Amino acid sequence: MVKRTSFEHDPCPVARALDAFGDGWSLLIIREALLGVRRFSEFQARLGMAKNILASRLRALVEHGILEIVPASDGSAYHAYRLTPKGRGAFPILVALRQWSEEFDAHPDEIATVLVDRDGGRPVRKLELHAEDGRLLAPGDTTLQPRSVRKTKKTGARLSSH
Amino acid sequence: MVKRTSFEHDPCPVARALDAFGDGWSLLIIREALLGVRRFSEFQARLGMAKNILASRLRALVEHGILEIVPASDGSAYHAYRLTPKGRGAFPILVALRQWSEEFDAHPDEIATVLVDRDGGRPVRKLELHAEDGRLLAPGDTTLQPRSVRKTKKTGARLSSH
DNA sequence: CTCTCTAGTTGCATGATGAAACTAATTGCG
DNA sequence: CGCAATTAGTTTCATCATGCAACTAGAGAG
Repeated sequence: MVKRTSFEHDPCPVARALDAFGDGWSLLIIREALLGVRRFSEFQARLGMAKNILASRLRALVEHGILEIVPASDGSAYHAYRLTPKGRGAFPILVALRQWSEEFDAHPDEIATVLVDRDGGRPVRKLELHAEDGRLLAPGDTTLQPRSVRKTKKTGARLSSH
Repeated sequence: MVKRTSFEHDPCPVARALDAFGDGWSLLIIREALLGVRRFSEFQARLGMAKNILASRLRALVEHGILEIVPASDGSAYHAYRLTPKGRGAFPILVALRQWSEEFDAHPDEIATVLVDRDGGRPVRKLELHAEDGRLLAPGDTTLQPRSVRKTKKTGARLSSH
């Protein structure tokens, strides 16, 4: 096999997600779709990407159930690409990427936009990870456990140890 | 230019982040690093990737300031790759990817691990996005605003409209 | 009916990826 | 010490993906 390795049946959920949009363009297409873009030509114009690549990415995203093809809302005979719930579910991934850049980029002054609370216009907080009981968790407070094991005596590998 | 387009100077922070790990392997390397992996051979064995690709990814991650080369902790003459704070900051991205798979994957039974609260062993909650005043925000409650504009009368483009 | 726009496809050059073989320095071991 | 095995890569080569430009079929506009 010389093909780009597929993570479709990898046991790690991170790898499985990367199988859907682990390339440079898919998440940007989803970003535009979240902003309301639905037509081929508009994706192409806004992202400035080659049309053949766009066509193949759109096809892949439809196959993955992230986009769906619907008749154009303006009544024309053309169709449009609309996000499915699965596609809209990628929103936190985009926020996480955005916040990582905002925090660590070498030239944050080059970043053009801020994600704000629509009602009030103030920047949002950083994404938070909470325990079931509501405590705020840092990376080191979490552990990976085998799925089948429901409740054992904390034998998982520690994250970001040392 | 026929090279893979670089987003290094793109105004969108999502694109800038993808410039660092918008390929299939980088985030998996960071995942392993978060689990404590530091040596070339261990990355190679656990990820099962070609050694030349691993070498080039590690080089790129070091250049991006996500990993740093340090003397091996066991006193040997070899060196190790350690996450920088910038690299550890990618943790929420990995969590977002994981939770997206957990929620939308077609075969969730194939997912091997669960992210749990280390102290208690219960699965963590979903990542939450809050407004500055603490309100929980859904995707549609947010807007993108030009960075320079601090406080105007809500003219940003709505996210996930329609 | 013609002209333009939309949404692609096709062809070609080049870069990235993957498998396997090779190398050089470093350990481990008897 | 001497030699085999490990570690951390590099090199080579085949194949795949990406990018650009040119082309095309169908729809809409006038």
